[in-house]
Order: sequence, then structure tokens, then C-alpha cells
Amino acid sequence: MAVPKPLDLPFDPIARAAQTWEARFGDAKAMAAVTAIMRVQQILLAQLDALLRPHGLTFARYEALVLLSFSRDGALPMRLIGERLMVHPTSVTNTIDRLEQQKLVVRRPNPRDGRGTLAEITEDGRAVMQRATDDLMKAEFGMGGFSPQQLEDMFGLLRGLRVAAGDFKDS
Amino acid sequence: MAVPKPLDLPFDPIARAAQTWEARFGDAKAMAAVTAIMRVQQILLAQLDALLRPHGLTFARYEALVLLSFSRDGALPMRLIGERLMVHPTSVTNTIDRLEQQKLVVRRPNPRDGRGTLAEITEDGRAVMQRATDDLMKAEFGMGGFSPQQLEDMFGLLRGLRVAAGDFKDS
DNA sequence: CAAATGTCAGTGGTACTGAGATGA
DNA sequence: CTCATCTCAGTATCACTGACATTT
Repeated sequence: MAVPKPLDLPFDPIARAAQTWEARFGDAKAMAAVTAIMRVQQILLAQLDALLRPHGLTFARYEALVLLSFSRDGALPMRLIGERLMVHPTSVTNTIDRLEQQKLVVRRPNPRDGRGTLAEITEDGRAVMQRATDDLMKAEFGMGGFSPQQLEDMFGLLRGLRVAAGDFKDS
Repeated sequence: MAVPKPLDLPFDPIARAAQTWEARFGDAKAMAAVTAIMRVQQILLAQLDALLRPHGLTFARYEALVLLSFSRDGALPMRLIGERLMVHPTSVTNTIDRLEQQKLVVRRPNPRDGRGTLAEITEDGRAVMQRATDDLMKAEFGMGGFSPQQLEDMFGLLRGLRVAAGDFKDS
């Protein structure tokens, strides 16, 4: 996925849609916020994937590598990976399949559960993850335009929605 | 896409990853904000698609219908649709293809440009759009947990990133 | 036995590249 | 002629359903 080309419209297309919406349907704040989130996610994902492509990674695979590298012995059950990354079990299978083909991860049976499989990051995997992380941090994850306070504000605002969706129990 | 099942983790998986990240790589605010945006987009899209499925729509197709219904005579050039919705030309073709199969939109040549094609919303299309909109507004676009002020704050924060990405010129 | 774990096959949606037809 | 518009074929990625084998 390439970085979206600048459109350079002379107006904000979402704000314009919101104006018409107000006149037609009423309050447009929720609609405008949702549309903006969708658009920003698309922009960020395109930027991150462009940064990660030279390393042979997508953002989803990168996240899996980071998670594994953070674990005690570099290995986690498939089930747990899906839980932490909040993705569907079949998506975990797919992600780990690809990482395994790239030799960044190996599968081995879970010694503590005959049903289970562990995904374990390899030395290659750690090296690729480190180089990719350097690039992402240099690019500030595409969030260079924001102050530390704004980043915290955004995380805080979004946290409410994640709790409401049942991702985790608020504590 | 179904609504993601509640995971009900006893902790915030993104916050936990950010903790480890701080210790390992340094400042994690950008990474945490990006990950939260990705997750929230996924949650919202799943909710909206679930609301729209009974109407035979996805969010992308719904947005196209709304845009067309807002236009002066219910018809717009394909090129303009892509510009306003900020999607790739081939994605516009795909979206309009499906809406046309559902008889919610018809294509006709652009009388003012022999190269161009207009997509025009049908009466069926307007009716489906209206019913879908009623449902989405009842569900507050999945943003029921936020105050009007919070919705504006979120839109304002995200606006900066959209301008930086070149979506439109700040005015 | 029921429940959990993981995989596989298949479907549907999105985003893109590259090529090509047509017309401004 | 060049450029813009649109479509098509093909690729990659992702999320999901339903079915299944295996083990707890």
C-alpha cells in the first residue's frame, strides 16, 4: 500500500459532508468523528506499511513480532497472540504462516498443552524487528505532527470506546 | 464482519505493550496512540458493517450512497466520488459496480465529458440510504459513549493529521 | 461427554499495480 | 500528441464462517 497521494482539495471533504448532513439529518458530530477515524486509520496504515515493506513486513506481522520479542522466552501460544493483538484465530494462523515462511518465526508444539501450538521468534525475526522498529521510531509512527500531550489525549479519548466495546475491564 | 466479541481482559493490552516498549525502546506515546486508532477503527467498522448488513450495505457503499444523495441532481462523476471519499479509482469502480448490481445506483455517460461516467442514485438507493441512516443515527454511529465535546475534540485532533497527509489545504 | 485449540477451505471486502480503451 | 478518465485483470491483505481433528 503506497502513501496516499496528496489530494490538496481546497476544503475538508468530511467537514463539507457534515455541513450537508446537519441540514438534512441533524447532528453530525458522531458521523464526522467516525469518518475522520476511518480516514486517519487509512492514512496511518498506508504510511506504516510503506515503512515496513522494505523489511518484508506488514503492520499486522510487525505487531506479532514485537509481541513475541516482548515475551519471556520469545514464544507464545497462538491463542494468546490472538487475544493480545485482538485478532481472529484464523488471522493469527495466517499471520504466523507468513512469518514462518519468512523464517522470522517457528512453530512448535506447546509442551504444556497437547492441543496448543507455540509461535517462537527466531534470531532473524529479532533482527528484522529491531531494524523495522528503528525506522518506525525515526518516522515517529506517522504521528510527528502531534505533541506528547495530544498523543495522550487521543489515547485517552479512544480508551473509552475500547472499554465500551469490551476489549478489557476498566480498572 | 461481526461485532468483535468482548475479550474482557483484566488489563489494557495496548497499555501493557506500551509499558514494555518504554523500558525497551523509549517513548511509547506515538506507538500507543497509533495502535489505539487501529483498534478503534476495527471496532467501529465491525459495528457499522453489522448495522448496515441488513440493508445489504457496507460502510464504503453507504458512504457512496450518502454522497450521491447529497449532490444536486443525485449524480456525480466517478472521479469526483473517489476524490471526495478519498479512495482509489479502482475502488470506486468496485463500489459502484456492487451498488449497480443492487439497483441502488445506475451508471450513465457524462454528457459533459465523453471520457467520463456518472453514477446516479436511484429511488431504491435513496430509500435504502434513508433506512440505513435511521439505524446508524439510532446507534449514534457506535459513538454513544462520547459527549459532543469529546466528539469535537477527536475530530479536531485528527484533522491535523489529515492536513499533514495532504488531504486538503488548511484554511 | 463437552469445551478448548488450532487449522483449513471458502467468501467477501478493500487497496493497489499495470495495462489498455476512449476521448478532451 | 499528451493527458485524463475509467475499466479490467491480477495480487496482497485481512476478517470472518463453518467444518474438522485433536486434546483437555
